[in-house]
Amino acid sequence: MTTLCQRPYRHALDRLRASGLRPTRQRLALAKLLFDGCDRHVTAESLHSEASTSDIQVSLATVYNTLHQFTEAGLLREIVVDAGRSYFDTNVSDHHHFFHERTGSLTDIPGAEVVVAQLPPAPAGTKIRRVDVIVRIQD
Amino acid sequence: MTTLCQRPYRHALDRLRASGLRPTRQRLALAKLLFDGCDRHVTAESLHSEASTSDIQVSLATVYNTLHQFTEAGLLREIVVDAGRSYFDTNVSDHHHFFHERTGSLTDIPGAEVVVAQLPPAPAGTKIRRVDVIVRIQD
DNA sequence: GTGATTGCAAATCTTTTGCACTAAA
DNA sequence: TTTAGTGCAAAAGATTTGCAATCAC
Repeated sequence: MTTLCQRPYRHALDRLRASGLRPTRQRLALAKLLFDGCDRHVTAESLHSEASTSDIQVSLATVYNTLHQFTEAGLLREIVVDAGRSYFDTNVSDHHHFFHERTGSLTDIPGAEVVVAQLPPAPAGTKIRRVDVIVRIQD
Repeated sequence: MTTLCQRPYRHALDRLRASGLRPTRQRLALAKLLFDGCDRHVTAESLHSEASTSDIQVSLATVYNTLHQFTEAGLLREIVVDAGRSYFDTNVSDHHHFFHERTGSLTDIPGAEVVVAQLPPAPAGTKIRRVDVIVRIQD
């Protein structure tokens, strides 16, 4: 199978196994939707309705649980751009985001295209876990 | 009256008047809590309980409404760091934030201490409204 | 089998809204 | 007065949780 996207292809089953997640029917189906194609941004709601459209039976609660399990396993990255709605990104490499405020859509900015040139040291006793840059755009 | 903080002092009443907001008892009381002192970060819940402690009677709904009205008027800035909870910052000048993930606390980073050296152009037909840099820290 | 996972529905939490009441101008 | 603003309680979303049923191993 080929993909049009520049992303290391890996069978959903292998991804789950490698992450120590039991490959249940629901997890496999969601993993296929998420990873068999281009990088994408989903919300629990959007993934759930996509699953429904594809005749995959998964409850919304399981979609939430699965998204968090995938995130913990490093298969997804959670992006916080909107208080009151969680986005998940299948692209877990170092990069930032455009957030279109009217439509609520996210677009990746390749890591190399944003350079945070200076950063103050983390407060005493803490360390930097991640730096998120959100470029908020509008029409 | 003096303040220990380097911030242009302005009476709460004047701020409201200048913003075209009718200075009601509730708005005045909340404005005093927010602006008579150092810059701060609040959530609706935290401001509401602070008001209660100070024997200020305001409903939570009014706190929400007021925070949004202040934000629209440019007196506050909303910071999105946590899906499911809105933070508001009394510092509306150009700056970024440390977000301590365990405690949920926000700290300002002066604008000059973070330099986003490169930015790709906004997608066609859009313009950049703001660039938010969130430095997520942990113990 | 047996322990992990799921579905469902209920609970929780944050935020918004409708509307009668109150207060600022 | 007159109209904006408030409080309350209910509604609305998003997310989580408890628990019996189900499934992977």
